[in-house]
Amino acid sequence: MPKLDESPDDAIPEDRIGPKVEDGVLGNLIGYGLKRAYMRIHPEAQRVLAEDDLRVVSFSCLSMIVDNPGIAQTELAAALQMERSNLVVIIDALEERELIERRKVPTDRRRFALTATLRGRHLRDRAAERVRLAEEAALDRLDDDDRARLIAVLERLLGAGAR
Amino acid sequence: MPKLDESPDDAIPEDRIGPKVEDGVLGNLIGYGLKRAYMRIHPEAQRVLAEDDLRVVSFSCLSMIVDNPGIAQTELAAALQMERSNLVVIIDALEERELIERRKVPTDRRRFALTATLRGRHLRDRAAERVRLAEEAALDRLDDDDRARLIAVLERLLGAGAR
DNA sequence: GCAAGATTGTTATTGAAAATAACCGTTATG
DNA sequence: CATAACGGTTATTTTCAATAACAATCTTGC
Repeated sequence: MPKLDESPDDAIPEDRIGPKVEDGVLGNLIGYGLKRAYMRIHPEAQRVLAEDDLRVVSFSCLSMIVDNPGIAQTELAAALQMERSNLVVIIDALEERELIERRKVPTDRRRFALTATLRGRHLRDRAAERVRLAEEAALDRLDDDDRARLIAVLERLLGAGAR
Repeated sequence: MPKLDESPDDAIPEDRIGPKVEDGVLGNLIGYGLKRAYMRIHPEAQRVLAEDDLRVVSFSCLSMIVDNPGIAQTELAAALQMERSNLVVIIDALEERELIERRKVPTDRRRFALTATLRGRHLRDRAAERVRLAEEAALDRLDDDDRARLIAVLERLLGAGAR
């Protein structure tokens, strides 16, 4: 039988003072944690890349092209999981700044072979190092072991087959 | 002295056939891995939540309200790192569906105390379980150890002080 | 006690990014 | 050889985050 003086389930606790907000169920969801972790890093990466007039997405494109010389736009879009139509303006900007080139490929006159220029490769290297440092700072709560663990787990999750 | 028959640094390798795209430098950046991992989970979570006419953000709001009865909109916005102006329409929709309530708080007539209804709490519980299952499926490449490690690292990174 | 400033929820507006559709030239396929 | 599929492009739409301004209320410093 129900207790007397029972409080309804949706009662507001007395101690509801101050901003001690609990994650609760949400905190046990990995997707939530991943997003929060990413949100910690993203603004910092954005900040350091802006010094080179790069956004995260254009840096990603540049970096992919450096590491995959000759890649086609469709391949690049698939690798970065974006629409190839939205890729065009980004490639345009990178080419404008002479960080990459669109080369005609003789065997298939539809596609372009994307390659990075020397400037592009150097900029990528410098920017990547800065991003790495920014990440390190943003993740200063993790010791080296944790960071290594995180990288390893992410690699196992994502590596070997893009899906 | 330079070799004869030297190929320029930006040459396109012969084996550039098939979609074997390499992450390269990008793959060593944690932010990139976090985003990719999140991108693996997000669409699945979106899919299962859509069955209850919820989006990820509205589910997050509902869940937060369930776990923090009496929370104010500004607090909620801060906790979820979004603008309180953008929160309004989401709260409106949840209230419309009678999943939550805006209660007037007598001590401060500016703010509302957000509470979940019984329906809201039940829906949250069901939806959360479905999201959990969807995450498990999306992360099937990780064994239990890896999953535990990932959760633990994320918890250390994010827990104890929102910053 | 009161004026000035800060806070809460709200609306409207803006801006940027992602998704969709259609098109042209080219290549692959039956 | 006709038709379909593909790669790049453009234009358009949809979606989402960010900004500004406002009324009502509360807090503060004097």
